[in-house]
Amino acid sequence: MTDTRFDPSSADGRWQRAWDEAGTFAADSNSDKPKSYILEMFPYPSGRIHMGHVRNYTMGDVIARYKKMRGYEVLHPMGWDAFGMPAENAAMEKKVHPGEWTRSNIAAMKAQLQRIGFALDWTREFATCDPEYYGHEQALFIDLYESGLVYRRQSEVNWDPVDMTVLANEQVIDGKGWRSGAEVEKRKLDQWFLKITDFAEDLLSGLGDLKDWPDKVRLMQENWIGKSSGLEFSFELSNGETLPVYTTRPDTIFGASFCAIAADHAIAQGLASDPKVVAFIEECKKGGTTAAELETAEKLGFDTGVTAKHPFTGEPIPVFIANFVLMDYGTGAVMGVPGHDQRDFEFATKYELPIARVVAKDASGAAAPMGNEAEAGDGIVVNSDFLDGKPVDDAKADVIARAESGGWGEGKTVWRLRDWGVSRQRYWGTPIPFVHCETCGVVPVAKDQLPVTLPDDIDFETPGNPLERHATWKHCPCPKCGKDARRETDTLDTFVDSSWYFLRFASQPDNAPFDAQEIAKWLPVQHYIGGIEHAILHLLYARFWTRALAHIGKIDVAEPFADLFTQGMVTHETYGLNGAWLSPADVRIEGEKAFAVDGGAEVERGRVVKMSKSKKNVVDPDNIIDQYGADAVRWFMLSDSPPERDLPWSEAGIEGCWRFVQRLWRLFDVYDSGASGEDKALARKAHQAIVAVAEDIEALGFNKAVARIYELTAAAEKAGPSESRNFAIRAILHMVAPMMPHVAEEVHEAMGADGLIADAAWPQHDDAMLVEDEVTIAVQHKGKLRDTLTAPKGAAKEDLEALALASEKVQRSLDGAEIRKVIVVPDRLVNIVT
RNA sequence: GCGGGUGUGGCGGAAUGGUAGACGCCGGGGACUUAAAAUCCCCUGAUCCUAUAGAUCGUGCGAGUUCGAGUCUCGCCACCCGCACCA
Repeated sequence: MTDTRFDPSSADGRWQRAWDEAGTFAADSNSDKPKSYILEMFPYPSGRIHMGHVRNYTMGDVIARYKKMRGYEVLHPMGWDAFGMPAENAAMEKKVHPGEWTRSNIAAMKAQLQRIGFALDWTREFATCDPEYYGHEQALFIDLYESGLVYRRQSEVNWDPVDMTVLANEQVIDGKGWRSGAEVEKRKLDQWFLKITDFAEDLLSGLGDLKDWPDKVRLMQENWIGKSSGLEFSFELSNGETLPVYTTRPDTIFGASFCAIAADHAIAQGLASDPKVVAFIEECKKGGTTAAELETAEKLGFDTGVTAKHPFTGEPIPVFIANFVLMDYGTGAVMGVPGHDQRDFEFATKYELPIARVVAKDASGAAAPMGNEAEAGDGIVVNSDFLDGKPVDDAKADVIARAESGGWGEGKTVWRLRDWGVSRQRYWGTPIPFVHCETCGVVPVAKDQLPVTLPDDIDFETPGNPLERHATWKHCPCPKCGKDARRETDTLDTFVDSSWYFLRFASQPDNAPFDAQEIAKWLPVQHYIGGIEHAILHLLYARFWTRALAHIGKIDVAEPFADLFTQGMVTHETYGLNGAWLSPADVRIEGEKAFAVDGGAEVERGRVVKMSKSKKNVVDPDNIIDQYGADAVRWFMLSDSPPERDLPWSEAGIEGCWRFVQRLWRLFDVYDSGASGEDKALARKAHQAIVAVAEDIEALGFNKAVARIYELTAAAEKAGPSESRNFAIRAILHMVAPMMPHVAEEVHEAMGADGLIADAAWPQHDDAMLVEDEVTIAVQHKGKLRDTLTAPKGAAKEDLEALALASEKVQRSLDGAEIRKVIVVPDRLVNIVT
């Protein structure tokens, strides 16, 4: 018996050390057990763990610990996505080396994660900025180069002329560099690309097999890959040139009343001797790219005076330069069919071009007037010569067939997906392992010379890429001819680092990136958990790398992540005072109102939004753990909100979790190892909970599992001593062990049980105990509940009906009315229809 | 504009077409205590009411299917997210 309280400040650390010393969570790839690889998206070492991390890793941790209890050999690793721009920004602002900054952040965040008691195999930890890791990445990059999946070409970048650096699109704000504020220029640079488009079809069709991915993510990837099929064909122009266009609606070709080309199309550029053309092209470039601007942007065109000859009718149609045509999709030119494309409709309306109907609901609709918008839907082709009367799909096939046999066009599939540009003109990334030689050209670094490491003595005082500026680093002999040559100074996009890290976790030999046979033991990842913000890029790139590596025979894995789960954000109320934000720590809540701790002024309670530094609505996990310990925070992360939805943090909520931690501790008080006798109702509840909680955890329905554990706990507390109650208490303890492992170990030990509960098996249930022998029957009349009655399970329909009609309440409701029908659902209800 | 999602008490949320609101939080009342903390017990959707009983309403709105709809169908509304002049 005890009257003490559970003290996480001593217990948490004690159990964490116990797991560590026993190597409880080290994954053994040689184990005979079935394998389960549980992975959460590894963090960027920004400096502090935030609540979003805690939620993410708690979910993964519960699954990992649960799987272990279920007899799996579990791989649950952790590492650091350690390259990236924030480290360079810190170097510039705080004058620290990016490596030092990153290393100290990793140390701090690792300590934070360890305080939460995650069941991680730290022996496999690495950071992507470890030369060992990025050296293997360089080797893989060279392998991909040698199999033709890497190439170089000129590509446009956003160039900040003041910082002398390349900017990502999101660093360009209103056409200006985010840091310097300078007008951003477009520059053409030789850049490295990965041929992801080679796998477009496969990446798309592979989505169909990812049954355990959210539909939303699959759809987003599908749209991103953007497959469309149609006809590419050429118009003959009046100036003797030809104009290739691409259309997904060849069936509407008889409705074409103009052609439109992009401002940077070669034909438009060719007309640049005309100052009016130059002025118009300039005008097109000015248009903003924000959603709102595009929405309202007017369709603008410039009639070039050139005409195109319609391939079937031979009629001349005008060629415009237009601001709504994109150079980098299709051929940068389109045929305009105003009747059946909304953009073309707006354009034709503005420039008074003919709007013909070539598709109608049925063949009799040929003469129906057009409305005030384009009709983009299906139908029957009309006013189109030999296509008349054909359904749209047949007409498409017909036109493509004629174009192909006539030699003026061909059916073509066009993808939105572009090849992946991986060059970054930055320091803090994986050096691209190539050398530029005047004689030999671009030459890969010899594998035995890897890794190509980053120099440490760098200077962030002057703008530009530090690798480019470094006194000696880029000078090296050519690996092929030995003459003086120049090292590549671009580094790889950090998305490359995160495209194969899950392979390195599963297998990390010294002399190779990974071992295919080890990989085969663990992959695919059984549960991959992370934020929805990675729905497209990271997940697509990781799928691509997996395919590319399989393609060159390095691994035999089709898809890296069998089951993907995207968790919601952790949110918090916001507090505003005089136009500034206040942090929750500086606010006192009294009933409906909130006041500033400092000065006492009333504070406006704002919306509940994602925790962010800018809104100051952040709660630091470390402070919470200091106050309540790891288990309360973990329990909070799992309670209440379904994991895919946002979780609103609240002081009251964590208090409630803390109370429950103590309730669990006190269960030990009522555990009486000498008690005997059966409490069938409680035993039944316990057996039912064992099954239900397991199902909930497997479906990631943690909030439901939590509710069931609360219910059983309340029942066990109320019950008198019995062996059944002891069973229930042991069951509770084992069921919460994956969620609140510290208090579970503590109680487990206090009850005198052997070993660690972390090593224990999931409690056994008895099927016979799942079945109730009495059920509650609802009795309805006129669609409303009139009475409930208790009946033995499996009672005959007639008996239930008789029982229902015997009810006084039912009789009162019936009030002598004639019974037309009685519906009896066994073990559930009786519905009387009058 | 296109695509997707969500809508249930004061709040977070439960609910194989079958007792709506499990469980948690907040709130109210009480016990224990010199007092507090901690803990325990009871109440807690709304309205009506002759008030330990009973009735009516109630899952964004409007229809429909059904003996029975939060759940299925159709039509709206609101909010959130993603993509975006992709031909």
